[in-house]
Amino acid sequence: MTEAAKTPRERYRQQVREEVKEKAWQQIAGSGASALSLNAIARQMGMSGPALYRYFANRDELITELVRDAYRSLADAFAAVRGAAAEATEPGAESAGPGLAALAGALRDWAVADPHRYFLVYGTPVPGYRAPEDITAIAAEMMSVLLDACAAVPPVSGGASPDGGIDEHLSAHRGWAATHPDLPPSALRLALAFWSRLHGVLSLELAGHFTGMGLDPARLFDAEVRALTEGRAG
Amino acid sequence: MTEAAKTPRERYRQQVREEVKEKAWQQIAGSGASALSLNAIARQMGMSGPALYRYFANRDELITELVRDAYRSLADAFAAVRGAAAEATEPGAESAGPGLAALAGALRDWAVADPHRYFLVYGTPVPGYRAPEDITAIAAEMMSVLLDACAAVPPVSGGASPDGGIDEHLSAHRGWAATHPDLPPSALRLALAFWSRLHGVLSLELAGHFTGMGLDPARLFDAEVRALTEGRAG
DNA sequence: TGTACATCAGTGAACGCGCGTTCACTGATGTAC
DNA sequence: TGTACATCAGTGAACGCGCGTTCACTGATGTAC
Repeated sequence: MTEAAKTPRERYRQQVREEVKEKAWQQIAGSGASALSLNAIARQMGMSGPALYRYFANRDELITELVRDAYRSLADAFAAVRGAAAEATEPGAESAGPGLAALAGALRDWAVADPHRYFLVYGTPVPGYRAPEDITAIAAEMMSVLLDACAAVPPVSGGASPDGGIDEHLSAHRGWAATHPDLPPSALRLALAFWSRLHGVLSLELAGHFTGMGLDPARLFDAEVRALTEGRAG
Repeated sequence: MTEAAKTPRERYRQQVREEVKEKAWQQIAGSGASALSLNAIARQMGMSGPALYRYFANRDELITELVRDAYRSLADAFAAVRGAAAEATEPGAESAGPGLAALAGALRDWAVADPHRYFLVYGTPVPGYRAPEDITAIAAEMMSVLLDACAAVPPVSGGASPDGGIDEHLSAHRGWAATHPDLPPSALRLALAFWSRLHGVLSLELAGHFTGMGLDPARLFDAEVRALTEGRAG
């Protein structure tokens, strides 16, 4: 990517690192992140355990890498939605920007494609684990795409600010939306509702709390998306 | 509870079981449920590891018991809200029933009081773990209290059914609300929105996804509660 | 083009650890007559 | 009230396991002259 030419050794190193991560994901998909074992991965690759230490300093570094990749894949999905929206816009016309519904669809597709990846990022936090800075930067990148979409949504007609002082609170604490300094509190509200409501449905679905109720999680998700884009975020 | 007289031995057994669970919760609070170790608990109690097998068949049984207690404590909190509402009602008048806001407060208090307990129930599912039937019964008990509250909320004025066929879907799959066969789909929608939206805010908060954003999770939670009870569930 | 050297991937043995669980046993507590 | 027996809590040793990680080493691959 950043370097044009790579030595064969560098290429090989990267290739093996990728294969390690691939096996790690398979293991996580099977038994969750807490069961991730370097020795088991090595075994699966036909190598001895210590060999992996040529590629990762230790288990924690591998997990951090997996978390980074998980964030990256979601951010890429968001970026793809933005790209597709830009392409669909007539040249010369002002950009329509990505729609909230399209972003919601990308989020759900990403989550459902690999539930354990979802939980690695949005599930029970690993005790004592603190995400490195570049990962929070990826999260900020996603938020920026979301804020773009929220900015494009026209204010709801006759929409008064809700009670409880939430708009004042958001106006006073908008550092997380620093990429969009001109957005009104209602748009910030919309972005937060997008995150929290959709994660609400997804986490209950993927944790299996809807199974046995006979409900179709996709429809519940869809209903929340509609509520966001039509009724607005309350 | 169910039996009037207990032999001293039975009393003692129960006492030790309680102490084991207490230490287990402490351990979970510190390092999460995956790090729960029978030997460590025994050590903490000044006993040898095998002694615990007098009280729990194995590690899984202990975890199941903890999950059950966690559900139980939340269900009790809900029941307490219902009880308080009944007491506040003038005798002779029809019961006002518990308010959604009061139930929401109970849910949040319960979750914030012990985040790891919250995640044991609503977080990343343990691979291969299937909750025994009596636990799903407790969940149904909570749902029943919630449905009571939803039944008491007057329909929103001019509230048409949302698009997307969600009301039809809920009408066709209402087995989970079998305790309330007369509720309209709008009330079922409200109950589901209560669960999914509040869990959305809570899980993001407790997993630390709002830290660093400078936002006050309690206010976000409060805003969602208001949106539920005022604007209605979309 | 060939040789001398440096780099680096991977191995096998080993360390120390803690885990869940089984087993045969000791000693205290309760029960029956 | 006392004795004989059954029940049960708890112990210590042991088994087998897999883990993360370190270390000294071998052999292959790349680099410099």
